[in-house]
Amino acid sequence: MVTLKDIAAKAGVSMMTVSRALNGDGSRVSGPTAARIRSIAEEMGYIPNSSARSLAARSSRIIAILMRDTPDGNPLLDPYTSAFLGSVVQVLQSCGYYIMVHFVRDFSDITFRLRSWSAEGAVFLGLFDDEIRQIRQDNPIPLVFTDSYSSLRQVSNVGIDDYKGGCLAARAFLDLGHRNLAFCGPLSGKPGVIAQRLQGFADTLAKQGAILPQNCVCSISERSAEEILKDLLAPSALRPTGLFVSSDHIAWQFYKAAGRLNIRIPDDLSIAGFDDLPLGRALIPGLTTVRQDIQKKAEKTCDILLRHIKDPASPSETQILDVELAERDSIKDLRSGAC
Amino acid sequence: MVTLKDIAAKAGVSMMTVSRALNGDGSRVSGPTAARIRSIAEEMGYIPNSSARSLAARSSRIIAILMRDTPDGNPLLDPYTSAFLGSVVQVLQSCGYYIMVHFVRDFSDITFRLRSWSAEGAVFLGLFDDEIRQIRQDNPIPLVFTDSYSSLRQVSNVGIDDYKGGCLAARAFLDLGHRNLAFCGPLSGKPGVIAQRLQGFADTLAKQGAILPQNCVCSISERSAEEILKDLLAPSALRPTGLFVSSDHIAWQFYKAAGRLNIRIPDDLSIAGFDDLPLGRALIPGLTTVRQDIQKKAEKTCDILLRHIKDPASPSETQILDVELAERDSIKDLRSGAC
DNA sequence: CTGAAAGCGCTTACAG
DNA sequence: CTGAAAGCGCTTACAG
Repeated sequence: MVTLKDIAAKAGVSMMTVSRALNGDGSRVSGPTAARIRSIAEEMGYIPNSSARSLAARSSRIIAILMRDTPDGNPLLDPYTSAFLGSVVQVLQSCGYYIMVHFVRDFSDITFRLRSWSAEGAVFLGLFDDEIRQIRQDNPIPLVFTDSYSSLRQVSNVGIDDYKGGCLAARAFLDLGHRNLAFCGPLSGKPGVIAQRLQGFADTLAKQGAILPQNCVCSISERSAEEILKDLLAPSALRPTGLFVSSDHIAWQFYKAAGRLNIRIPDDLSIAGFDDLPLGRALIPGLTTVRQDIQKKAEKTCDILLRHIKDPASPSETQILDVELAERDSIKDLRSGAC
Repeated sequence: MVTLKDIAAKAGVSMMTVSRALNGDGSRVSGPTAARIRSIAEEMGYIPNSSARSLAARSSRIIAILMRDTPDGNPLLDPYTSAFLGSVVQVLQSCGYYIMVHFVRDFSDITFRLRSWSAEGAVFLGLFDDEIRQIRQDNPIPLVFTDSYSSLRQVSNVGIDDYKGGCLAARAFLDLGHRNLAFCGPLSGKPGVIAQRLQGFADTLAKQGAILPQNCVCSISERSAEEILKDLLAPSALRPTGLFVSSDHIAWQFYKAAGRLNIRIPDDLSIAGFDDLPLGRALIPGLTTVRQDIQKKAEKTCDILLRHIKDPASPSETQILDVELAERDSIKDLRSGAC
């Protein structure tokens, strides 16, 4: 293995001169010397030892990406997460950082992994709201959370307007004449993206006098899509005509369940989703859904992180991106006169 | 930051004793001392410095995952890749390794990234066949390639039986009475998974006297699915009734193109895919496809890598996993008498 | 512009 | 079972 020392010996200079020449600190080495050293380094196939540099300089150039470890081995990288991850990795890498990916269980796991490698920054994918205070407190490095609804200030966060997304979904149903509706998502009782989407949906419906009965707000964590569909469509005066689902991924499960139960979409039940993944576009009928720009979210996340690394004193920043409705064919037009 | 030195001072022992106690080298420290040291370390919130350990011990516990950087910003993590990646990361992490993810351009990029962090092993996702010899030669650490068709020996590789997959697709069409067929995939002219799938398909068709004309073997890299469909379905004596596509992801593009062109699947054209992704199951009609077990592939990949890390002398290993047909509804039954 | 010294936090290898 | 010394490959901080 070629080291600075080897190059120094061959060039007849000290290690320090080699270090300076190679690290582009142009102003502190004479031009010709630097050029000579660089050519020797290249010729010898020198590759700097990042561990040594990290140890000596206290700068690892490592950025950690943290995801919740799902103990049940559930979809570790759903389409939404992987699209976001891919973009983030590419941007950060193009800025000269190395990316470590961690599945983490709890707060102490996070601290251990960040500190052990002296990560210079971290991006949190998904829900860490419960522990966000302690994470922030124990890790004095730039951190960017995504989709967080923590009330904590001094935390950088990139998210979308989930509440508005819920409103858009409600309006999509209302505009086509729906009055009795249902909602389904992984309800946890905690504040977060799902709760916001539901809230926006419910508020908009209420304002228009449409109905979202308590028993039509379903948690997919407890029951299967099939069970929920059966309950929802049981004969009743309040039988919903439309169902808003908190993600395209889950909407897909309802499509499949509907197929098995011989329920036609949108004739027997209209559906709207959230995310606008390719998956949703592939469904038939095309899934009407709330679109978020994952690519842009990834770029914003990197922007904020990199700015904080460059200038640790810069204030924490929250960016909430807009959402819009992607209208397709999964909501039936119930207006009289329409067809 | 708490270091071994701090703990040593507090415990009244040398750094070495602390190091041994903490690294579980149980046999070399007296039980009570070790216990006392461990409790002090815990209480002080000690977190080992991985860079320092890596430098001193020449063991980084880092495993690199390498993917091709697509300069055009194409799908960086398609559904297939991300499913595989997620599984690999989880397994390796549960074995105590840290995962670095790299998008790489060429061979020298690979060597640089592996050596700079003293990676103990690497997994290559996708096509690196061209440079596999030089990669292997320059990096004397355990490497596992996936889906490689390099002729090089001494290389560990985990793949699937792509040729058989092509045969299965052909038989699926033949069994339902199809005689004129077409193929589409990202043809590159190089050997690899796509070429094998095509070969198995073509060979099986030829054996049965079915037809796969040269102009019905299409490369999706050059033309859009829509253009290809138009050409394929132009009136002709040899107009194909079935199309085998090299991945579910691309099959989806044909579904969309067919929708725009008012071509009904499978009535106007039957389609078969490859991978068996959730996406394909969501399509209507359900996509008949060749199934590969991505989870198992990921596990095998980790098995081989970890074995080589434990025992560098163990021989390189190639694992070819089986594939099977997932029959759904995208191939029309053309047999006389059937309906 | 260049260099000698000290040190980053840990482990290996050798003594006892 | 325990420890003092040397060193991993690099950079910081101080001299010249």
